[in-house]
Amino acid sequence: MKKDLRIIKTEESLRKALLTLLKTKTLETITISELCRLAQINRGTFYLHYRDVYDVFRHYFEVIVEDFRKAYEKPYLNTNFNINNMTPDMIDIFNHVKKYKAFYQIIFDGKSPMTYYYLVLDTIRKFMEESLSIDNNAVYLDVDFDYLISYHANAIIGIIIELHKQNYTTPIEILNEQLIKLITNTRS
Amino acid sequence: MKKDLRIIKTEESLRKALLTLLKTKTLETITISELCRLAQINRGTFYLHYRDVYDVFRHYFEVIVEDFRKAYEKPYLNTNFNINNMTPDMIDIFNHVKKYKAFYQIIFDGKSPMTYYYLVLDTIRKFMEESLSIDNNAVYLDVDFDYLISYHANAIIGIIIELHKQNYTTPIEILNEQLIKLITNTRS
DNA sequence: AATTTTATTGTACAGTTGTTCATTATCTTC
DNA sequence: GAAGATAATGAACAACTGTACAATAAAATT
Repeated sequence: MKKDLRIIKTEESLRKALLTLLKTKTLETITISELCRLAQINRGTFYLHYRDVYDVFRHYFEVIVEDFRKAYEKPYLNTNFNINNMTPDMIDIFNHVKKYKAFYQIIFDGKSPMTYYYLVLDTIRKFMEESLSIDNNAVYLDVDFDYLISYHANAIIGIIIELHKQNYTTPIEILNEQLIKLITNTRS
Repeated sequence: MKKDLRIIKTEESLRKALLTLLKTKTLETITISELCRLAQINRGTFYLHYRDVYDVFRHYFEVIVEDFRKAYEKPYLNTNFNINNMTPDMIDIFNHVKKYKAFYQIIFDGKSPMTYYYLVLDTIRKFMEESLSIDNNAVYLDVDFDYLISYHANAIIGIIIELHKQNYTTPIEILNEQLIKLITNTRS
């Protein structure tokens, strides 16, 4: 059972139109009506695929999060999940974030919904789970697993939020260094 | 120069009406129109005070964040800003969060805008800044101050996010313990 | 208490939203 | 390639949105 070509065409048109509109205006000011006009899609059809404009963006961002996942994965693979052995050159996430700067500016905008944030958080969390289960010389000190992970995973995003606050100006090499120092200082 | 009584009355009516509506429906489904109907405020007047329904909620939440600030402040005052000497009984934030559970469920909802999150984050950040400037036996290991703070401040919210995920069921005593273990493990 | 300043109201308007339904177009499968 | 399935369209609807402006009401100031 293949996916209907019409569906693919419709959704692609909408996403493409969104990207076009984002060049001249902010996400929250884009209406469903103008998106459909540009995409040449009937407005009634829109609701068969997406809930609102944020939902279209989400579909887009999911692809980017997959790229984030790959970037985040790299040091885990390079160290065979002994993340303590990580070196600055293995880190790829800040490269990724800077590459998709235009998107992350939207993700971290005060008006954007939290959903995008959780997409990133869940991605990091997933890797930490694996890492902590595999990494044998980790010491847990009687801390609940879920809280431990959420604590450290969200800390990582703290760095990205700060990068956002600094308007993405901090050099990647500095960020890589900082990350290493921050997380190695974290485990005993 | 005092504040006009009419303004106070209008804004209070709107906030009160919002609280009433929140008992039966979610924030995102509440329209400006029905809010004004209930508050008996002309819809045109609404726009003189708030941008949208989320903005009214924000005004409300600002009061709650002030309470959060006080709760967060407590261990800092009790330890005279030597936060390493903190004990579980000094911690008040999880008490606070559970008390205002109904609000935090909205704050951390995927559909809610990031603004509320940043209100909390900025509050924590402010205290960490003070704490790190005052606390003399802290070792910084050549980490950029802003990144250090954002990292640790956001980590704290990670715990609250996990509490949210657990549907606010984790006992306060456990949370207090976890927090101590997590942050003492963090500084060298 | 009278005057001035400022906020609220009522009305109107064009545009958006979310939904429904019959009709048409297009894809999949046999 | 024909038949059946499914998606897209167009039109219509009531409700909501954001804004404007003149008229009115209610504050603050003197």
